[in-house]
Amino acid sequence: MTRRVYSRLSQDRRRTDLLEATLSCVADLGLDKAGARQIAERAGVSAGLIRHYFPSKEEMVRAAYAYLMGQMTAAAEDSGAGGAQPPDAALAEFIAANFAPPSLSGVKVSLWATFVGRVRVDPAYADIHREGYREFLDLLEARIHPVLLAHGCPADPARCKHLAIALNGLIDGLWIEGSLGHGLYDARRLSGIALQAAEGIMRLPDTTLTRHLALEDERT
Amino acid sequence: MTRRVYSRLSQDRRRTDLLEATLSCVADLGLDKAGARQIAERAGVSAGLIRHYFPSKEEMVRAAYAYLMGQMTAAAEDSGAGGAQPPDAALAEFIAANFAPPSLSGVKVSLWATFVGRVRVDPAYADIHREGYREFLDLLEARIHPVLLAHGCPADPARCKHLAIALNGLIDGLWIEGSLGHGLYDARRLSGIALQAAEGIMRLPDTTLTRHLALEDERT
DNA sequence: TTCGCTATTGTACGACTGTAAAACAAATCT
DNA sequence: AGATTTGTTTTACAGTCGTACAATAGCGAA
Repeated sequence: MTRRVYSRLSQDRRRTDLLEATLSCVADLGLDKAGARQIAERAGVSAGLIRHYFPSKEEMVRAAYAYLMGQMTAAAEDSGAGGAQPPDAALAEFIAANFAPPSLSGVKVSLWATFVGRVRVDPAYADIHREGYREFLDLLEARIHPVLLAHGCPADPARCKHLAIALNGLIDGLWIEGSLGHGLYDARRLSGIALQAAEGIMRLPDTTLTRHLALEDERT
Repeated sequence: MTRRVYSRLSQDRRRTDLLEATLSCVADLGLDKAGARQIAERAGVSAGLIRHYFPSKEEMVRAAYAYLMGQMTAAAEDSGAGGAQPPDAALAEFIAANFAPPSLSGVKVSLWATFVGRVRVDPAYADIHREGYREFLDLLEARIHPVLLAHGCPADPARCKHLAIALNGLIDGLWIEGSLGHGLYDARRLSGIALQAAEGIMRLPDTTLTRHLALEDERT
């Protein structure tokens, strides 16, 4: 029998191919049906190769979770950090970015939820999750602080962290339901709800954040 | 070989035993490791019996998800609905209940997340999730409306639904992170954050909801 | 070109999976 | 007490799982 032809790729390329195939399988089939053979097929590779890059399939899945979270936090870092935007606009952009693709994505929530389901079971997942959560919180806090200052609100560290926790909760919750997309509302409406709620949580004057919503849309 | 002794239970009892064993297994081991034999053992039953109560193991897991969601929404219905509480107190109690046991539970989030991970894949899970979400939204809306009226705020249906969506997002997000319990904050602090944020979202005067926090604690 | 390295394939294996079906026994009825 | 029903156990089986390992072939070096 003739062997299939193949080409040798760089270690990094092969590795990320495997990780992305893993995520794709988990999202489409669920953790239980995402078998080594399935994943290998999607990566355009034979099953045996997995063990050449990862000590076990389970560790590959862990690595895939870390890879996913890395992507997501990297994307978050880029939101509202560019150029010399006024603080209001930066925060508004940061929040609204969660309710537009690629953040707003059924695949992403599915993966996120699937992995969060393992946090209690597997300490490795707990570490990855905690780290991602903390990073997002820090990013949020960094964008909240200047807004408070600009409006003459109390802006001590305790209050900033307090607000970051609340805003993160709001964003997470809306992001989940929005991405699962029951068709109940569109991205525009979600952004509006989130920004308006954020204004309230931070006790800012109305339209402080929402007035940046139109600009967001025009830019895309 | 001697057969194990057993006793015949009522259909309902056996069924819920199986469903609870399923949830227990999924929470502790994850969906992939929650095998038929494991589940049967936790239910104090042999594996073959599963097929006597469910057409397949997969459908039993689906039923377990429906069972879980039924429990959770039933618990939510009881929060802040008792007696002749003022509207403020009822809403505050409803919100705060999510940040105290039994709602605040690592097991519950694990299960919730695991199943949400299947919503995109399996329409049956999508139906169960959507229904649960809608019910929670309705409960929230029913407690929001009288509060708005009592404070002379605009309380048209559109605004009520709007606020319910935002508040639900806030609660969900905080509930998840709180239940996963990184040890970052305790239940008391979480309730405070949630209530204070809710006041802001609804544009209510400060302490409208938070003043009921102390009472909550004394009652338990 | 030829050699050497190793990334990659293919196969085989034992463990485990969900499930079908027969054998059994606990409770109910007569 | 004996017969009947059916909830329950047990065994068996085909399939899939993750993985170990030997054979192979692609690619860079000499």
